[in-house]
Amino acid sequence: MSDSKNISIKDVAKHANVSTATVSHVINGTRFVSEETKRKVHQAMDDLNYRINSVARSLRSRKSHVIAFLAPILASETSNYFFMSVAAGIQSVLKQHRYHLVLSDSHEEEEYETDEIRMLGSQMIDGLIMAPSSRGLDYERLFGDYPVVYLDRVPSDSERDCVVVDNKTVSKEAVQTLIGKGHKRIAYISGPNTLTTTEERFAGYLEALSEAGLEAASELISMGEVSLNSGYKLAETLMVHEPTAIFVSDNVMAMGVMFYLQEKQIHVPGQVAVVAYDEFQWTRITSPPLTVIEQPAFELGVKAAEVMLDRIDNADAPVQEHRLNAKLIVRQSI
Amino acid sequence: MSDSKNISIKDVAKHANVSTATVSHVINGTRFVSEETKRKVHQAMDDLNYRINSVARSLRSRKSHVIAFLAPILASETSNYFFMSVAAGIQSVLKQHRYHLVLSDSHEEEEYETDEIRMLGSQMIDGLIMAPSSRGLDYERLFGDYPVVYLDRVPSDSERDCVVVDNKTVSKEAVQTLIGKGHKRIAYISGPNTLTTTEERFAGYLEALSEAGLEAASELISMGEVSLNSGYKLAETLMVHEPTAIFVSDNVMAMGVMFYLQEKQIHVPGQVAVVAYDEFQWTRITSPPLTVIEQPAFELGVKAAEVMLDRIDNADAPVQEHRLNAKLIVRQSI
DNA sequence: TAAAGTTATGTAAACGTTTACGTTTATGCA
DNA sequence: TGCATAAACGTAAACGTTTACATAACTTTA
Repeated sequence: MSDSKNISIKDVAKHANVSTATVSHVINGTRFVSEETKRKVHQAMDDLNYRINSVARSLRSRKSHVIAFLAPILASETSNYFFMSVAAGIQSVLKQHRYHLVLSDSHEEEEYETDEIRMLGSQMIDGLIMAPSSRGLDYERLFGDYPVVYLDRVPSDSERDCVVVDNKTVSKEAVQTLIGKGHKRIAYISGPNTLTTTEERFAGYLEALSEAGLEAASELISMGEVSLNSGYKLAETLMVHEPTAIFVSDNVMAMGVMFYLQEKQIHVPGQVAVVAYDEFQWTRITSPPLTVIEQPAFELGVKAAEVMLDRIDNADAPVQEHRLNAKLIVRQSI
Repeated sequence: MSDSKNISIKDVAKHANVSTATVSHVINGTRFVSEETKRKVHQAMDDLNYRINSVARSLRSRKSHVIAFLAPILASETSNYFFMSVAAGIQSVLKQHRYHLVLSDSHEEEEYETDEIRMLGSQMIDGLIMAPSSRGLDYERLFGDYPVVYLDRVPSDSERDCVVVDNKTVSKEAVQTLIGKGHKRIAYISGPNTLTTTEERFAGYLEALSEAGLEAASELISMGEVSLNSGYKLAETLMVHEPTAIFVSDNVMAMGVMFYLQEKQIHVPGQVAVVAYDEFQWTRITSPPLTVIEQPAFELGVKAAEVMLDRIDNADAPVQEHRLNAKLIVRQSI
């Protein structure tokens, strides 16, 4: 069943009466080989059931064809499906270029994150796409000699390619829509304001209010841990101050908010309107269906992967920043 | 910023006045080295900012410390969060053993799947954990010389380790619970009956019915594509035949079912009771909260990873089959 | 017909580790 | 003292590719 000895390019060469160079060139199509010889080589490869050793190839060619994606993606509790969609986008383009994707979970914690970066080492990946969990950390110190593309979030002093979402514009639009419907007491729920994304969303919220001549009431603004429970709790404490609308800047927290409102039989949008971040299938089956901000998650991944491949091909090209637009999907919750 | 030349173990050795062997042994702790020498080596590594080349290591040691997980996990449309939880479980144990996880998506299609297996090659991974999309395919032909652990599903003639869920027992229990509540017309919705899982679930359904002396009405049994839309459609056509309860054997389809019931204002459980597969956060915030079957997804991943690591250590150990129990969580939807 | 290309392939040195052996020096024991 | 053993480390051959350089056999050219 399994050949005890691994058969290599040498065995193939011998079996086909050619040199290893020729075999290699046949495999990679990297120089002209006569049809006749090609045939012999392919025959030999079939006969011996040859499989290329990509590790040896990587060592010699200094390319692993592996891209790592580091984000808070797998943690089971706070499962943020957003990054899974991103991963799907990344994979879709990597696959076309015969690259592999290795997933690392940062748990949204600096320690896990640095640990993962260290584990990735230097030569095992050709590039790193990451959603940094912190803005302040000196990531550069940790990176190996591979290109890095920041996704969704960007550390403060980054000189790297990045692809992000235009959070401010869409958040502003969402809040303006609420204002347009007559809401004046619009609450804001989000995770800790430590990420660029969160900050931008908040900025959009504030700007919409101020442009409408409304004041941002501090008792209507609450930030906490990103989790269903936390969303539940924050909704609970917020409702005491009688908002007529809630803007939730995170989809996991949004579940918590909806959980609370439903449990307490608070009518949406009658008693309180809700608009939340992220369009996922579940947002369509709450009652009522949620008004959401749809981030181009898949496209974010696609773009990041493309930028990464560009960067690999051309290390000296100017740094790119891509800002993708998000979309407000209005449903019955407002 | 970036050293033009990659510094290797040789450079470290020279700088520390020792041999490459000693450096290697210091790094890996694989033979005794005096404290003094260790210090020198560490010093040199720091001075030169040495980073190990894991590719070279893999080539020589014939171990990549990479495990691949192949499942329908990333496809954006039919996002089945189940496998993401599994992946989280896998990762949690791999991480402890300093293994990496590469994710491959099978799209639940044979072609994608075989393509991915081919791409993984032979030497780049130390093992493959997979949820096969088909029962009939001759996977053995595709595999390289690494151990394989089947997860969640098993091809018909497998002689490999596997870790699966006891679907039949829990499905039976769920249907029995419905019967206990007086239901006699219990509909069944699922994906195509081509997977071992689906088959077991169906078997449980049938057995519960027959043991209760109920007949399985064919108009109440419908199988279709696994998607939200499909769930919606199937619910629609099923409702014509006036079931008093619906058993949905897939969480994505369950969303579709709930979507339909809610849109048509069909009261749950008043007009129809619902029990569905998979406990995810969203099942708690539908109205009413869903009664679900909670599969030990994370634990499935954990177990699979453990089995894999065991297998890597001991290729000749007897094949293991692990069958984990699922749990019925009763909520207001029945 | 000799020189100069061309065409198709071969040779062998990397890539950066790990590891089976060897070697040196110090120590114990009779 | 002489020899065996132990303690600490060194030498160099793999691992399986890729690829710069070389070469042999033909063609063309003048």
